[in-house]
Amino acid sequence: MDTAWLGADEEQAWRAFRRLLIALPARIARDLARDSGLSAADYEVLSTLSEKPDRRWALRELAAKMEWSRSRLSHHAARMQARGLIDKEPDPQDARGCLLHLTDDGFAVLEQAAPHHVVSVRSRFLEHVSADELSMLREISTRIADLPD
Amino acid sequence: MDTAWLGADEEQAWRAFRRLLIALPARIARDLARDSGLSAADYEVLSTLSEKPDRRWALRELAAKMEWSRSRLSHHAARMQARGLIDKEPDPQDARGCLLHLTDDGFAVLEQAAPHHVVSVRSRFLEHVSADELSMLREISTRIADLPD
DNA sequence: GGAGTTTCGGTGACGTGTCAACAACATGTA
DNA sequence: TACATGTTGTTGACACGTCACCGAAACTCC
Repeated sequence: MDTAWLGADEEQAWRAFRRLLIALPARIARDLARDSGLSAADYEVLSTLSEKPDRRWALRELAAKMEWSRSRLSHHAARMQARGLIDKEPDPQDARGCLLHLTDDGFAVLEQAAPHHVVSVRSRFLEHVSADELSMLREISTRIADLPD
Repeated sequence: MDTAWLGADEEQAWRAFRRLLIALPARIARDLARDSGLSAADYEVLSTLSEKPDRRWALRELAAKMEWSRSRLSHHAARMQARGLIDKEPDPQDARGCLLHLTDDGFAVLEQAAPHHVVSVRSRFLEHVSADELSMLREISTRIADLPD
């Protein structure tokens, strides 16, 4: 239907790109689940938490950093807490808030997962893109993602 | 190079590209829901069904064409049938199968949705990519998506 | 023809993400 | 101080996708 309104080149490029938008994240997520029992969302939470020296982050700040809704992170943090990957603590700066804290178990899982994940990203994506293509991809990605919502 | 880790260039490019992988489909899906009350999945089913002259497609064939699981399409088709967008008919060729049929209502919804969707894809994506970049994107996308699963 | 295998669509359970609503708390203003 | 307004995290309802599994039908090979 949209064929009538897009040129043939645009149509084919959009179809191919849309296929990549679906297939690439799915493949990497499948590798991650198989290798480490983590979802892509789990991995993002764990790796972002690990960036802070004390492995602690206020929920609202973590949500903003990952561009998640607070609701989504609240749901997901509850599930990750039940699995022992993270803890919840009251925020001493703000009685409404809470701090999410990467547990030792969570950190261990992340350390086990990371090298496999890197191999996955390499074999599924980076190995098949030249340095020039990669820098072009980065530029285009930033340009489009930075557009207003 | 130590393939267990990412270099700085790779890291930044992967971060930027991953941000696009999340943001672009989300924005286009939001436009579609706002303009036409359809999800991206709805639109894909409707537009693929409309490609056949009789607007009919066996469930397994439609699932294969869209690279969906049969289970996913079965669930989704049930919801779309409840909304009157599609019908289900027994397959005369195979008593196990069923045909999905785009209703007149479904076709009308698709015809209303299509132009808005094209505007969305243009304004969110195509307008911000040159012809050279687009053809490179298409080539890279095809190369990576065509890799074995 | 008949036994074993494969493929078909459907189902229930589960994890997930969105949305609207909420209570608790913080902040700004008079 | 007191009141209005905004923010924080949580919750419940719902839509969605995956997985394991099922019965029915088709296919294979003897």
